[in-house]
Amino acid sequence: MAFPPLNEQMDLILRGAEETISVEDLERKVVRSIRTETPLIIKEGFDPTAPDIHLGHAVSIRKLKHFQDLGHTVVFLIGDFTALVGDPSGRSKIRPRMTPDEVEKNAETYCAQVFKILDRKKTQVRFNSEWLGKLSSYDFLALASHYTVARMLERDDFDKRFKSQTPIAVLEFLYPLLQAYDSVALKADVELGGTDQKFNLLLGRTIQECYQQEAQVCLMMPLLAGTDGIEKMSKSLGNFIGINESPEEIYGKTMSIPDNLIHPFFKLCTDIPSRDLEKINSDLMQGCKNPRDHKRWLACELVTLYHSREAATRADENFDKLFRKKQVPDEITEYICDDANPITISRLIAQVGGAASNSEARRLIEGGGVQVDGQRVTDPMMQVTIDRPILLKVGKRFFIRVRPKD
RNA sequence: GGUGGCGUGCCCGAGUGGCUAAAGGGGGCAGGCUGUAAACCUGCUGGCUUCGGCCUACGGUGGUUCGAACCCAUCCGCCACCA
Repeated sequence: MAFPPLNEQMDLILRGAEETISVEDLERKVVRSIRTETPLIIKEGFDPTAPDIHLGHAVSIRKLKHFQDLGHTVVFLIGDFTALVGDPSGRSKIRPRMTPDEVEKNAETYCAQVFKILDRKKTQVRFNSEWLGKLSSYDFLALASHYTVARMLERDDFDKRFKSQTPIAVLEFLYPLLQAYDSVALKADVELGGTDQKFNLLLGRTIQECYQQEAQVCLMMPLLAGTDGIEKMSKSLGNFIGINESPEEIYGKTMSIPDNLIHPFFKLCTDIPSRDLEKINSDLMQGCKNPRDHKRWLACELVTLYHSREAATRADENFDKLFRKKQVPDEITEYICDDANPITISRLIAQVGGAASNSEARRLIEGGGVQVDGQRVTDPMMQVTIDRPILLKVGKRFFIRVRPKD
């Protein structure tokens, strides 16, 4: 198969990337690949501990897709070995060891989502236990002998922790080496990751050379901020937009991001032409247009990407109705109430899932967050009789229609 | 190997025998204002309840006491200093 010309490839590859080490190496590899008609091997590792993929992960996965579109070989590497051992990195939270079953299950969920972005047929899914699990202690020590403690301490977070006398587990020193060894095992030409992976990616270069391989190119993508606009997007912080979420969720969450995230989201999460990107940026800078309109556009793009154009239109209309016209959404979940009638309102809310407990429902009511048929409820002890369908609204977005059993 | 310290709610952090479901802050949720933006203001932020109360909670267990987050014993975990 023929590869696109160098310029075209470089443009696409470098688009949105934060840093490349080095562009020259990349160019050299691409040129050779074109000449020898050999695809490059592009690798990125993923931790199978949290099986939900969000827009933050998608940034680099979409970059993998770019490589794939150019005809290169993409290896989606699942770090099952590390998950099995349990990684103590970070502050103090010991990550739980996972059983092989759990890892496998997560890996499956992972793949199902990843292939919303990547082309299944063109993707190699690999597990690093395949080679790391076979490493003998002799091999392992040999690997460790290629690096020094002093150089490990160059890494920013290790350095800080060392200086502030925060503990660093020996294991944490070993992980970057194992990740680097993955690159050796795969003979990776390019490794992709977030900017926070810089050290690990660079170590891949060093270690590959120790094993007489050409050093990989490190391509770092910016970290995407979460919907709060402060922290990076992560599942544990709850500020994420999952690619498997419903059109309404994706749309709604997108609409809640702060204005300064509109441009980065467009840039890192969508495929809109760079011309449009510039236009958006200048609009936002000059303030000549309500940023909300750009946000709606962004929300539509994202829903289209992970669902469909039609779903985006629906979500958009639904949003308009709900939040601008303060009306009720088209489709409302129904709940058949077959319980004791009448029922206390707070109990009903907890039962239909509008609150986690009766007490929480009660607090919501006291805080003015509950409406029945458009009327605000003030008494948590109010008795309701379900002898006809009633519309329940809890908070900004929870709607449910409760109807009698009949 | 020795010595000392620490472990409180989602997180940080006060509390050192009853007035403590536990100060204060952060975060979160809800309401107001808006563009489901930001900023700001207000309220809420363990569970159950026949709305009288009841139950669970300050690392685990056992004890002292009318009464324990607080005192004692022991176990676990973390940290520091010395070697």
